[in-house]
Amino acid sequence: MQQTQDLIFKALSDPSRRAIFERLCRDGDQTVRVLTAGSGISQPAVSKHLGILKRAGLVRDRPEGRQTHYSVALDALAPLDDWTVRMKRFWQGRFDDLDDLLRRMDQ
Amino acid sequence: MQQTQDLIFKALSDPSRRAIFERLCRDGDQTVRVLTAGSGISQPAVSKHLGILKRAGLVRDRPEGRQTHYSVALDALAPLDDWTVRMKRFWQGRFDDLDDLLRRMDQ
DNA sequence: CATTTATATGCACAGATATAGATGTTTTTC
DNA sequence: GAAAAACATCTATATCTGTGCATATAAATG
Repeated sequence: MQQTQDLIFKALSDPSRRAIFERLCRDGDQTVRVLTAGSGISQPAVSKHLGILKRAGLVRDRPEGRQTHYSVALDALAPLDDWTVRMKRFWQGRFDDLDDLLRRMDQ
Repeated sequence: MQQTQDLIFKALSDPSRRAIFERLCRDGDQTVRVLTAGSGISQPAVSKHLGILKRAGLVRDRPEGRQTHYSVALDALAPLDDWTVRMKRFWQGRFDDLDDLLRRMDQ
């Protein structure tokens, strides 16, 4: 489980990969060739980034003849949401501790 | 702005840093010495990780005499939430496009 | 069947980075 | 004021990683 989060955070920590992911979110299903076009990096680099995004469960590939289509996986960001929700729950739980609250006030 | 997101994703892409951040969420305000204790890594490493978390706006430091207290910054994860919300908005927007929906159905 | 096209993989290399160890700085303590 | 404690910074190193280039694979095209 935290293995998954590690893969997701690592995958999204690279600007090129976030750009690819954002583009797939905006424009939907795209081939590697099209993704390579406006990326400014080489096709092999794009393929490798897509492989990392896929291993993190963020995108899906759909081979179709000699070209491969990629798209955002269903509930791709669910583990990310789970993590942030858990952190915020921890954080809010701290407010039960008055000392900690007061400690935060005078920052 | 995407500079901020880059710093946040990079900061959280390291397991040691996520562990430190999670611990600050759970246990609240902590000194470097205490954070070093159960971390399994050296004190300089912890300080450096804290510096990276701080530069990403995720934690705050509060010097107090010869020791420094660290705590989770207010709205630390807000930029992360903003990003995921934006992505999901893009993604959901795709459902207006019937072709894309059908394309997703037969995965 | 040879050629072109689309994608993935192997190799090499430069740059980033996580860590340990040593050292510096500031503050407390004796 | 000397010693100890807490933390940050510097240096060195080993590892990871993003990229380009070359190449392999697989499919469409002629």
